[in-house]
Amino acid sequence: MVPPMSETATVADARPYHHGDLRRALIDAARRILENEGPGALSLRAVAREAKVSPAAPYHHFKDKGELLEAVAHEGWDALGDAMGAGLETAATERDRMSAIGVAYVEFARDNPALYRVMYDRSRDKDELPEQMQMDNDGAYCMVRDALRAKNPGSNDMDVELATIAAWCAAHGLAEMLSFKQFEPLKAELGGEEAFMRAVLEHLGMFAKVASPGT
Amino acid sequence: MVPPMSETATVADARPYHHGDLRRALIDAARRILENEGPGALSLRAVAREAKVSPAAPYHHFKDKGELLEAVAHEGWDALGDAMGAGLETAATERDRMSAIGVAYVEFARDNPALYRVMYDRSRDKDELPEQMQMDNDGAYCMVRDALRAKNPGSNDMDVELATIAAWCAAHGLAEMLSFKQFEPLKAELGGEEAFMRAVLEHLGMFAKVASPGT
DNA sequence: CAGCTATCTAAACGGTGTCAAGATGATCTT
DNA sequence: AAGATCATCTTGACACCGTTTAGATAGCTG
Repeated sequence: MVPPMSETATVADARPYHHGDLRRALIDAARRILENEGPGALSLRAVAREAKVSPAAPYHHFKDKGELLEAVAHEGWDALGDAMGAGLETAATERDRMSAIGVAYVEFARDNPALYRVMYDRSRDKDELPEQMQMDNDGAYCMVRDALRAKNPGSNDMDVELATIAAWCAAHGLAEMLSFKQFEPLKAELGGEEAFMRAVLEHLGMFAKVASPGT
Repeated sequence: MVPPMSETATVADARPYHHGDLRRALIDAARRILENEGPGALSLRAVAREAKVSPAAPYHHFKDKGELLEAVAHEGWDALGDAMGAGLETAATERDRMSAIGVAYVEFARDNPALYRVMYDRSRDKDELPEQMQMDNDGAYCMVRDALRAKNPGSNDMDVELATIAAWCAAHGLAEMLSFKQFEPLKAELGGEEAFMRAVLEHLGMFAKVASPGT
């Protein structure tokens, strides 16, 4: 990807110092370790090793290990938002939007389990969702809310907000449990993981109307 | 609790060896650390310290740190099952059962956040729910399934199974996000955390009928 | 060129999980 | 009762971890 980096460094890149862009390289190294060896192998020293620098080098770009994980998680949320957006595009009708987003969400978690775990571990440590998911900051959260509003015109704002949160909780819960062994017979019976996923999401009310019948 | 343990040890307890029952003491020490200092402080050495024993002592009772956490998690699942059972008892009618169980579940997670985290971390590492939650082994899972079946007589088995899983995912998702800062304004508007919790659970379809309208 | 500052390395500190070897004490056999 | 046995616990070590300090290095500014 990057040329061997040597000689007189005539390349016009932003290559301010010795390494080039170590911050970028460290984040990439972390994601590589995450994919190949899982979250348990993600030590700061291992990241430094992967990036071929000393164990102390990262401290010039991140306050501590947490800040590096924060950066990794941040890119993860970006990617998740992109995946949800791409899913949204596949929806044929307005009514399919919620389903499409939900499937995209859970599939992202299934395909990037280690990254997804880092993302939520960080969130739980800080007790808050990242900026991309905040209510006022038009990101993925608003994508879901808009899809719900489009599907249920005339519902009051509070109900839409609650339904959005509920959908998020539901998708997260399913995302964390989808790979549990207990469900394998059920998956087989339904004809595959995708079918199982859609069936559970359906029961979760993600595709239902906003107005709750109970109250 | 236990007398200073000394003298001639005339007590008739099962006190097979030097310490008494170190396995028990280690699990208790771990839970104490978990409550007082959070999951980040739960090192095997800290547990040994808390139990006033050398760092290597636990290895005579647990294969490794994971096995100790496993034991802690196991007791956590027992406690969660008890809490759900207790919640179930408070339900006035059959139709209230799902609501009562769901509230009990989320409240348990809120009141024992560190323990709940250890429980699910272990589960995700092994990619399976513990025995208490398995489909054939009449535990908490069956409690939920029975409540759903009672509420929706005549629904087919597959639908009940899927609805049970969906409810579980929903409760777990909410349990992990309940304390996120983003929701505080909403909680205030609804008049407290409990109200917020019930409102989200309601939108999650936990109280809805099993039969899905979509298909 | 000199000086400065950002960047990186080397070395060290206390903490961790884990293991091997030895001490200790309860139990069992004779 | 004496000795042998075995589970239990301690000591000490190893490699790894996150983090800090001090010093080397290289690019930029004057």
